[in-house]
Amino acid sequence: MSSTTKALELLSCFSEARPELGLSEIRRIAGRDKATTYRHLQDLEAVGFVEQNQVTKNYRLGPALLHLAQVREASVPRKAGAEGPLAALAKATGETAHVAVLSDKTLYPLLARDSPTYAIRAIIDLATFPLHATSSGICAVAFGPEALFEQACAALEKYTEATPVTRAALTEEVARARATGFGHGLGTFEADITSFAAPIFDQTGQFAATVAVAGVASRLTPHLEALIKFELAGASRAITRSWGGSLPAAIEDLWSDLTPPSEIQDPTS
Amino acid sequence: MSSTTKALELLSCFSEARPELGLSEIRRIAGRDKATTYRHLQDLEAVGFVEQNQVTKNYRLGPALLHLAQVREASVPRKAGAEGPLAALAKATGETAHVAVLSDKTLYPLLARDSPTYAIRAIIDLATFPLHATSSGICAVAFGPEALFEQACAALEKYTEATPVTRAALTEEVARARATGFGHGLGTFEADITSFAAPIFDQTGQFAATVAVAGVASRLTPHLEALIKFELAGASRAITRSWGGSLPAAIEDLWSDLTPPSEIQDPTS
DNA sequence: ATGATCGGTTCGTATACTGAACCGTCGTTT
DNA sequence: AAACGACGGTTCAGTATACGAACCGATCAT
Repeated sequence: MSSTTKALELLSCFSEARPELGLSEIRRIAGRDKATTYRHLQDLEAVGFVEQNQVTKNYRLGPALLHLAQVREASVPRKAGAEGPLAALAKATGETAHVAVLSDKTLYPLLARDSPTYAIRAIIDLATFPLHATSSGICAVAFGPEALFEQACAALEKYTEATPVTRAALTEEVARARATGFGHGLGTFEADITSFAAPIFDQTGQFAATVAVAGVASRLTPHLEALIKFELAGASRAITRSWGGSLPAAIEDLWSDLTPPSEIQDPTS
Repeated sequence: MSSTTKALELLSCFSEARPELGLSEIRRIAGRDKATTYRHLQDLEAVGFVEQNQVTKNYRLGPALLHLAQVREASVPRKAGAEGPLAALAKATGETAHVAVLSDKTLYPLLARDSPTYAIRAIIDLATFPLHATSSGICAVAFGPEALFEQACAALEKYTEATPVTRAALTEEVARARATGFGHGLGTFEADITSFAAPIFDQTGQFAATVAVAGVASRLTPHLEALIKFELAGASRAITRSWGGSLPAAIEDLWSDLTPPSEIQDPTS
């Protein structure tokens, strides 16, 4: 691993839950030498990727990121096109919805919309999505490039008792996703969280991203599952269209028998 | 210079005007060896800071930036607070308005709002602002930390005939800013572009950013200058308040005699 | 065919990165 | 108030790692 990637990995220590960190905290989280971590932070500060709180000496993400993100979004305007469908998805299902995009062999969060209904809800606060342990990851392995399967097998970290940690278990999850058109996870990344994910395709016809709904497992009823799948399919179609792509016929076939569940149970009630 | 900063500097090759670049173009812009540039780009791709167009093999900024920018904005919500006043500023003056934030010794663009009135207008498409050649830079040197003066003197690049390239010339510009409360540049960065900048202060009482208006020099009348200064002062007060800061009394004194110019000439007409 | 340019690769050299140990400061504890 | 531990930051010898000239195969215009 190059020193550059090591330095840049420090950035993923920061999250909305932990926006400011001291040198020692960062060193501890990253599991690296203090002097090295310090120099890396200096490098990152020199280019505006982190900045220091002058009072506490803590580090936080820097302003250069905002400009770069703006340039990225201006050249590949994905966030803007996903916002509407994602908000509709969160509203319709009552649970947290999010979109994750694939770049090379990694799944990055693009946008999240917290559950508008529940105080106890899934929160998406990750720098990258593990391929084997999240519904989005399974969905990416199932519908994305072949190489993702090996990539997923290379890091079968066990997050919970339900995490698939063998090739066989992962193969089974992927097969189920290909059979249903949805990635699914039940407590595979965090206990008590269940999620469903649908693939999104871009203008090149390639798999580009996933849209997913994550909720508290105890709230999941057959009715809600049907609702989520129906809404996910709609969100996937909308975002795919907005990004200039179209869904493969194979996917549309899998989803063709989805129907809006009857209103026997309103998730907002 | 560390290899990390060298790699990260490649990111500033990208702009809204040049969102996708080939390896050779990047190498040429950055003035570096091809093999080194290639490896740096590999490193950046590994962490999602750039990604490759699979068809053209060109590079563009990657999706990881979006997530990091979101975390940054969530922890230091500056963009959101500056948006309203900036839009109002652009509307009132008819020219392009922007905000640049200081981190350490560098001025980074935060937000820009193109002229809503003119087809021929200033476009802010920079990765960082030169301290000596822009109104925002002069403003930062005048009202920011002492060290910025030396920082500015260390890179007196000559962009146009009007760029101040000596300590004496820079000192004079800074003195003028301190006397008026505004940084000013007339063709110092780009010929035919004139701009005014006002300082913004954050909750710690420190200079934090500048808000500026940039327009085509030939349109600048005494009336428009008075209008810009009046509106800039208002925008600076609004953003400073939104960031939890307050303007030093010395600045308010300098600005106390600004009055809204009479409507003898509507810039939108 | 030829040559120019592209993205990407190789390999020996030497530069710049590493991490154990150290420093001064600050806030607690005793 | 002395001792302590944790903090951010610094030093330096040793070596891991980054560098760039030269090279490769593909593509395209001449």
